[in-house]
Amino acid sequence: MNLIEKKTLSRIQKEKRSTIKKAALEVFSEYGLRGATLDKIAVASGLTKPNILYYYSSKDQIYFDVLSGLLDEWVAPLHKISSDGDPIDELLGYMKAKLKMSKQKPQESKLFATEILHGAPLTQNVLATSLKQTLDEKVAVIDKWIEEKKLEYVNGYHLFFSIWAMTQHYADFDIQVKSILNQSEEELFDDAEEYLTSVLLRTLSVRAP
Amino acid sequence: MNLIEKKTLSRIQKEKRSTIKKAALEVFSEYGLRGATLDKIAVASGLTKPNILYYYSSKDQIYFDVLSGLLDEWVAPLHKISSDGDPIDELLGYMKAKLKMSKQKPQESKLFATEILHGAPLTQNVLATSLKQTLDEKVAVIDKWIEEKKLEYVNGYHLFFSIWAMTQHYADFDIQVKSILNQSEEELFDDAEEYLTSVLLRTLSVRAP
DNA sequence: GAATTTTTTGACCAATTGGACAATTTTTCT
DNA sequence: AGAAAAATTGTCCAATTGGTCAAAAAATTC
Repeated sequence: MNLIEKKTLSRIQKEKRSTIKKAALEVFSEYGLRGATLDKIAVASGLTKPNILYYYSSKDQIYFDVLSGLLDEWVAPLHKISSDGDPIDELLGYMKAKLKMSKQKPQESKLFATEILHGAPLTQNVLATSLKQTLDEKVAVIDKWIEEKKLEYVNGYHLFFSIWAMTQHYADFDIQVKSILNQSEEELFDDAEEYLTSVLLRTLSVRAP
Repeated sequence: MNLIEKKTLSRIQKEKRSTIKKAALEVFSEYGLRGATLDKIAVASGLTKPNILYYYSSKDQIYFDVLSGLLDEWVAPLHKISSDGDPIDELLGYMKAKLKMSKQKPQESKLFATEILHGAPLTQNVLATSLKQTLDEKVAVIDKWIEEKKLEYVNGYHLFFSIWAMTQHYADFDIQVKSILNQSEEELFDDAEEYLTSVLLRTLSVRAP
């Protein structure tokens, strides 16, 4: 049977593909695309190498499937920013959602980080089209809020870059952070949220003229 | 001759090692430790593979030498923060120095990023000892400044994390940034500096009680 | 429950990779 | 210039890697 042409996957196919993707995420996020090997994915998934290749035609295919399966989820919080809400609340909420993802999905964060760091061979297209378009819209919302004096002036694009950078830093560079702060994960992220909240509040709050 | 035991390297040795390190930086920063190959480094350096192995005993040795050669330079700006200076000036200066490094040495930034991202196999020790110690000192300076009402209260550690994150983001994720902003490198970094300056000013400036 | 399809696996292969080594060339020293 | 030391390279090797394939095992269908 040709897995590519068939539209409805059987129970076994769904399960095994899911198992493989989960194991692949572990391995890819730790070693990157090139550092990951099919053997490592095989061990992590408890399957044999040829069995993995029965469900995916190549290592690159697995990587592609894992990455594209996560893309939507990764950009989702951005879509939730509503132009109708309170500007500060919306942006604080966005930051908190991103920080929560860093805490709960560090592997996914590292996967995207290495992907982009090494030239975004697979996602460059998405970045330049769909992500850019969404971000353009949200920056327009921010500009509108600034116009309405609901936010202090900021460069919207760089505001988003800095939110991404600051929140993802806790996932991507967790080793560095944890070797400097000897705290529990809970304390660390609580402090991070408090810090980032105050930075955003001070940056965005409208000042008296 | 044993390259390890001899203390003074000849002219040729210095030159070739430097050539190799330069090429290795290119390759390692683009592909990571595991993705980089001796063949790629050989091509990039214009030397043959056995010739490279005449100067370095292994690929890992090259990586180690490149990385440790850059460590001091990388942490240097932190040491320049003076407790005698004006707090805002010192911290703005630090941010600008880090941003400048992102602009002028993106390869180095990416090298450290992948190293830490993949578990800091080589630098974890340095991070947990020398970097931590330096950072502890600088955070103490910040706490003192806060005590003296020269800075608004901030969590010093997270302040540094966020400066690292925001500035290095422009080097490490340059592909993402550039696929969203269609600007020249000059414009981009000018805007980034302006944005980061305003964020830090708003975050750190003491407010009227 | 026999036939058919799907799934699993052991054995294998070719390409790439890090690295060894002996032979040759170049440089240095006297 | 000639000897000694250093530098360079072509050739080779063993391990790892992504991937193939035919045969066996398991699941599904009739």
